[in-house]
Amino acid sequence: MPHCQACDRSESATEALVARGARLTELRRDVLAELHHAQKPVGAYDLFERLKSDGKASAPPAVYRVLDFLVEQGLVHKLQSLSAYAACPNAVTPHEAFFLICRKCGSVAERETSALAHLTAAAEKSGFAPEHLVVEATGICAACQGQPTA
Amino acid sequence: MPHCQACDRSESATEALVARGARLTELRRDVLAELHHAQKPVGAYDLFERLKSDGKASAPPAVYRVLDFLVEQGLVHKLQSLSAYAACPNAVTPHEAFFLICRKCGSVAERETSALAHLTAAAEKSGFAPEHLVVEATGICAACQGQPTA
DNA sequence: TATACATGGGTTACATTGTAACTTTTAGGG
DNA sequence: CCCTAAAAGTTACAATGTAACCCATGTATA
Repeated sequence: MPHCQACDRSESATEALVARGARLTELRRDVLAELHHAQKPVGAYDLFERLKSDGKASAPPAVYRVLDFLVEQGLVHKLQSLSAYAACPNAVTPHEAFFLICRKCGSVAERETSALAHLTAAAEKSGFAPEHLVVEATGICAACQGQPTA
Repeated sequence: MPHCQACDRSESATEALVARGARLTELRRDVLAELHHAQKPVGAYDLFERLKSDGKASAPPAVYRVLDFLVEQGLVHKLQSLSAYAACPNAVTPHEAFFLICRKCGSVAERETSALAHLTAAAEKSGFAPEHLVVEATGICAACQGQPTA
């Protein structure tokens, strides 16, 4: 049985979730697994179609509810620049991150950086109380640079 | 004649624009002025309705085209977290910024911070070539803190 | 002047993304 | 077993964004 990294990640994320006392339903597990296997951000409707063709989802609201839940739990991020959702590869707990979105291959990388703390600090210095950060860069990833237009 | 700051800002922004050789049309001027007067982010359709009721716009595509143009020119920012557009109060040239979005009063403040440069540097360190940054914080602004729920 | 061309806007029709509101199902706790 | 709360099903729709095509206007050029 060929060891699947995406499954592993999905599973360990769900374990962290139940350890926290949150409820893990079949649909939630399916959505998370689908996102982990995609390796890329997936739109809500795209996700919905994939699940539906496997008889796993009924209608958009169900998918959106699950996505909202998974985002709250920090297992999935919403990429505002793409209106799409991506599983966090190492999610254990909610966290902010810096996303690098390649407009050529569509891949997304997640970075931790002290700049996020600086942003929070800068906001607070003005008396603003930040609750959520959206930090995304669009550009060309290392692998796609120097590639033919392919 | 009561000096209007929004008009002033809108006008000086358009001056910078024509100085650069870009074409300033009536619709573009109207859209920009509307955004400056709003003082807050405005959704594309909201904007469209306002313009239409003044006989200044015909249909959504026209508004979106103008918004795209103004964003390219750096006179307007799109706030991804809100799907809305805001005039940059001091726009002369395209630039990135950090936006503080109050979820209570809907106001938006724009900050310059070295954290933006750090983000770019962090991206480049991984070999990623960033072309555009989206950096937004959602939370509660100074004025709204300690306010009754009003 | 006539003509070709480029840019911006008008118009129609539609695609995509997201939700409100209500009902039904499901899983646990008493 | 019954009650309850949370999740999912269901319908219908709202909000956001765009493709494609045509027309108007201004400008450069023969």
